[in-house]
Amino acid sequence: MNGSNRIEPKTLKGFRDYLPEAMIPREWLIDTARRVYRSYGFSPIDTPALEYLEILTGKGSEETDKQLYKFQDHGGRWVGMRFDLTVPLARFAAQHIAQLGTPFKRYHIASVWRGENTQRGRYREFMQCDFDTIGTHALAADIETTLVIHDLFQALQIRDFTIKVNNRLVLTGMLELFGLAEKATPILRALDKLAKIGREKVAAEMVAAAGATPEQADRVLQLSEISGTNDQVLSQLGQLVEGREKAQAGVAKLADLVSAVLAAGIENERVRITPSIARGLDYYTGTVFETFLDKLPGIGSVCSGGRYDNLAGLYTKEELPGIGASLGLDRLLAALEELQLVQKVGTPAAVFIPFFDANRLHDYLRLAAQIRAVGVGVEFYPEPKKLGQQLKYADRRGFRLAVIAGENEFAASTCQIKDLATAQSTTVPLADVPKAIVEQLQR
RNA sequence: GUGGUUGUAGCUCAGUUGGUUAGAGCACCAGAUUGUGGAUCUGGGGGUCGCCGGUUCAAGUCCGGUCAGCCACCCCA
Repeated sequence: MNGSNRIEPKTLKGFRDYLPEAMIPREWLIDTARRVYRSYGFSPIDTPALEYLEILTGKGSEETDKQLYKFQDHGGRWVGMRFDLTVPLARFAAQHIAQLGTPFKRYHIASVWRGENTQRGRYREFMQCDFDTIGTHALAADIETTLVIHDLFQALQIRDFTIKVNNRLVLTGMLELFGLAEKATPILRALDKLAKIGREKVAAEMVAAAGATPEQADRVLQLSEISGTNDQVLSQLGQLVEGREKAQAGVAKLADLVSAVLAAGIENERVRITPSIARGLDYYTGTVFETFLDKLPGIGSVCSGGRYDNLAGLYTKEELPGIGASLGLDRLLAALEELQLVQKVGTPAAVFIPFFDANRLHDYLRLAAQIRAVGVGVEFYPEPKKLGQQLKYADRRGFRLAVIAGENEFAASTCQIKDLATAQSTTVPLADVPKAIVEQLQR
């Protein structure tokens, strides 16, 4: 119209840019998860963002099919973007497990895509931080998974969290007793919403969507409403499952898991047996987890997972049992922000060096290098602007220290180290700068 | 995908029943202050009112569509 053919800069619905203030805590979270996973011997893997469509739709519920980004590539192949990290893991395991051997422990931190409608904290591109142990039925893996979740939140400096744990065997065993075995999936999906929508609505959904009778729904809800300390829950469950082999096995596993986790040093009641935890996904067959922040229960589970008997059945005859969990990165980040546990900074470096004396470029560069050599990040301002402006820049970005040296300081072979939060500065000999900075930052 | 709701400067918003050159605060840039930031004062830059179309002498304001955000359903991380 007016001759302007500039393209409007914008991001796709459900896709986001991350500015430094958002990306710095994000990377911190990812780094922390990575460190904890690695400390238990989980190894990193990655897989392609695109897979053959048939790989992704293999076990396709209609719901995931609807959310799947799919298209034909330039060679006419039908391809899709991964919508979680579990399906790629299944394909990966089927393809490579012979070389890797079992048990195989991996972590996978990567973006996934779902073309569903957006909402706060729910996007079309988001990141998952999964870890899984595959190729073993041993309860020790379930126990270790619990410990990893615990250590993860500990490392994130979150104090008030609860890992709720249950075992699908208890639920499915009892559903058999109630005559609901074939309706297990919709029943459990309804049960999964108990905390969110309440007893009445769950019962209604069990009747409407799963075809249970009101009496059956009531029995399931009674089971799920058992609460108390772990010992109390275990003893009540124990009575209820009397004579039901499968459910009994589930209760026994819960008891073993809790006692092992206590023996490993986790605080009592940090892990709570919660019979209502079901998880919507139908591939879980044993232990299931959900992790809640005590101060923000409304936000939902921030780390969930469970045990499955046969991960890769679609792709291989080999039976691969496993257990794992996934950290909900975006949800947790939103929670941390709400709890004010992330501080907003616009720089990853701690030290700022203003370009003060236009003739001393080489000296500044050398000074910066010496500070970096002791492991401290340094940003050097590129233009010899007025000092006040440079300090204003440093202040806004959130640097902790400024190392200021001009003509006078260089003449005396010294410089000022200024704490930008307190405005106090000290003069130190140039040769001692790296050491002095490390000391100041440790305070 | 369905329903509801919102959309004016980088951010938060104002803008009378449609009526001239669309405002404020914060932020940004410059100066007051040619070696010391977060305060103050002065000046400055920045908007085709999300986009497209319609009604009208006249549209930021009314209507339709579209895109995007938020909320609910669905499902989940």
